[in-house]
Amino acid sequence: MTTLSSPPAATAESLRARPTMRDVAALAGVSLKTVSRVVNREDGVSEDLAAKVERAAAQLDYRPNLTASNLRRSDRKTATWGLLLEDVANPFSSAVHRGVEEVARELGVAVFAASMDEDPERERELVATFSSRRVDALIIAPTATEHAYLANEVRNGIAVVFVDRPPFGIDADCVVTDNRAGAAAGTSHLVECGHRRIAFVGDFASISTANERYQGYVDSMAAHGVQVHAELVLRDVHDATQAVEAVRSLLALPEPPTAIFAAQNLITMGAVEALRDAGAQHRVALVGFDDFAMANLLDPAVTVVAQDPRAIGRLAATLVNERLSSSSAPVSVHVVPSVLIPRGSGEIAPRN
Amino acid sequence: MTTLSSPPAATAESLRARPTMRDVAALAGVSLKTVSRVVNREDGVSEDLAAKVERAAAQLDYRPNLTASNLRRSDRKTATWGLLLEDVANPFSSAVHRGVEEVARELGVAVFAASMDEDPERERELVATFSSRRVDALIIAPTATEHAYLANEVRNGIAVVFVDRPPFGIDADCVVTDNRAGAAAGTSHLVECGHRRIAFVGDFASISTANERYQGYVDSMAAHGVQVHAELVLRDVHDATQAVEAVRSLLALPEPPTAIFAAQNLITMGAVEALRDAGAQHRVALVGFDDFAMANLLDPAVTVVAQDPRAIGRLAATLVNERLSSSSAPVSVHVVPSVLIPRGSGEIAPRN
DNA sequence: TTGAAAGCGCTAACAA
DNA sequence: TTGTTAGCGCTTTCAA
Repeated sequence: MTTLSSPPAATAESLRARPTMRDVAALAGVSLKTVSRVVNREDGVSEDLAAKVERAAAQLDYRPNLTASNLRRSDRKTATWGLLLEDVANPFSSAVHRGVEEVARELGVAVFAASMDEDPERERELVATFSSRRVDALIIAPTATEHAYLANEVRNGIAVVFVDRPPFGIDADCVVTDNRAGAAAGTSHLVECGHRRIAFVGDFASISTANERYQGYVDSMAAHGVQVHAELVLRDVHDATQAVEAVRSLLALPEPPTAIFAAQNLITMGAVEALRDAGAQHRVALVGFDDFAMANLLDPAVTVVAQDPRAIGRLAATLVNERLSSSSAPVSVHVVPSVLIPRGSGEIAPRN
Repeated sequence: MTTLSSPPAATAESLRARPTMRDVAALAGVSLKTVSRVVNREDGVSEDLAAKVERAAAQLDYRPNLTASNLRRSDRKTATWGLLLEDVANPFSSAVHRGVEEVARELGVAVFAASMDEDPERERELVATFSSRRVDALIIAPTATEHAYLANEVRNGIAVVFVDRPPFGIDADCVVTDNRAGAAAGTSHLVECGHRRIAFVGDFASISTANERYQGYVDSMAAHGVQVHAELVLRDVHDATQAVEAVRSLLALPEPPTAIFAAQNLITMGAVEALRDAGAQHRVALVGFDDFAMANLLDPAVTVVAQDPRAIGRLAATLVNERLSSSSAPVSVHVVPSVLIPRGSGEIAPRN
């Protein structure tokens, strides 16, 4: 890493106190309250004085202090939300973030975003610090499995909306994908292509969405009268590396599967790698849950059950806004549909 | 979308005012100042009173009001930063975000993140609202091409650090990738594989990094004594769709290129698609600038010049922290190296 | 070790 | 239309 330096930009002036309404009032020769009126665009100020105030404010680089304003205002709204994600850099999380932001932007709301990295302790810490910063709302893609602790925040008037996974131990608005139906649709797609030995590779059984997807797989198999072979079901597979191993072991079975349902995007990616390494990518069918970048450019292109994380984020933000305007509305659970996108890997027929 | 409702969770109790230090003090039977001492872990409070205060605070679900605390405190630090990104959902931006967050977390700093979507107007609005919210620092991946307007904020004591692209019209700390050297390395790699007709497909010439990468390409060609053919240079290509078109047109030339340097990740993805559609992916070499997910699983796997956006974020956050502790330190420009990752597509030799 | 009083920058309530 | 006064929840300062 190279570093180039130049003389300091900061001057003595940079140490002066930030200008306040008082300073603007003094410079404009009006009262504090008049400045407040101009800054907040209240009417009842003569054009004359308003212009003077504007000029003084510009001259001083004045920026209203929103935190002070909030402290005094009766509505007590900070126009700030906290967003708790699995990892801001993960494609699913960041798409949710984007959706939330789009709605927040229109409302003039600023969003604190943070990553929990599957650490329930971290979730609670973040809730506490955001609460201390007086956010109006929390949008949580939960890591913890127990959310009774949030009752305090709700009592304190913070709107809480869950995304991706439902809460436990508290009744709150929630936006989730139709995991069970989506997984069933993906599995059915494979059955309809003629497959009977269909493997399931999924995430930790402790994760509610992973469970739902497993149930969807079982539902579909039962509905079609296809047997679930215990040796073809691998759960507790969490990342791409583990998925490579898992799929490798499936392919090494005396009677390997002719198709694989991968219940999570990292697992799908691992499956792609393992199938390719084994030269089986055109022989063993693959359907993944959750879409991912470049899925359409792989060979074969990967068939997926796609979620719509951006829509989830938008909807969650909309619910927050409604909850803030009518805190007594009934709590609701919203299910965003998933979509099967056939691209090639899921349409491979079984060999005889 | 399905919606299920249940009876309201909010009760009359949810409308009560949030407890304050006064309330805790009253319940604990001590003065306001004693509560303040306990909350802030100042010493000089007897264990007896401290315990009483803790109990009262817990009983009331008390959360200290950080905004009120900040208003009164002499250091005037809010422990809040604003992060202005191209798009929070874009992989480069979100990796920078992650890097910033890792450092911020250790410092107990909360981060506002927002997307500018290449809109300079939006950049200025965000700076203004974050300034009003009294952030201590701004980390900006700039969209605007003129940043003199930020002088106000710097004078107001806000630390400003730029990432990805340098600022214009203001002297500020900055963290960038070695775009020129990286592009030269990628181009040289192709020359060394025997290519002479090497196309360049790049982003808007108005974007400084796009220009640098173009310069790197030119540098390398000149250094090797290889001619740059004007018809093989396509600039102002901004997204994947345009890149598909661009590469298609290159392949349709009477004398098509034997290799392509794609100067941006979306362009690389478009190039992959266009090459595959033309069945040319194993015949025309490809090197892309900026890594992307699944690049290693494509066929052929894609050779890239990888940036390290997470390291950029971490470094920017570190600079912010240094700037906040010594505002008069010299301004510095940091260049984070890129790395060539050969994976297959860049090692295809030209046909005779 | 504990507490009373003042005031951070702003808005609510009221007065002129 | 304009201004005055009090006080939001907290920390600073100073006194007991």
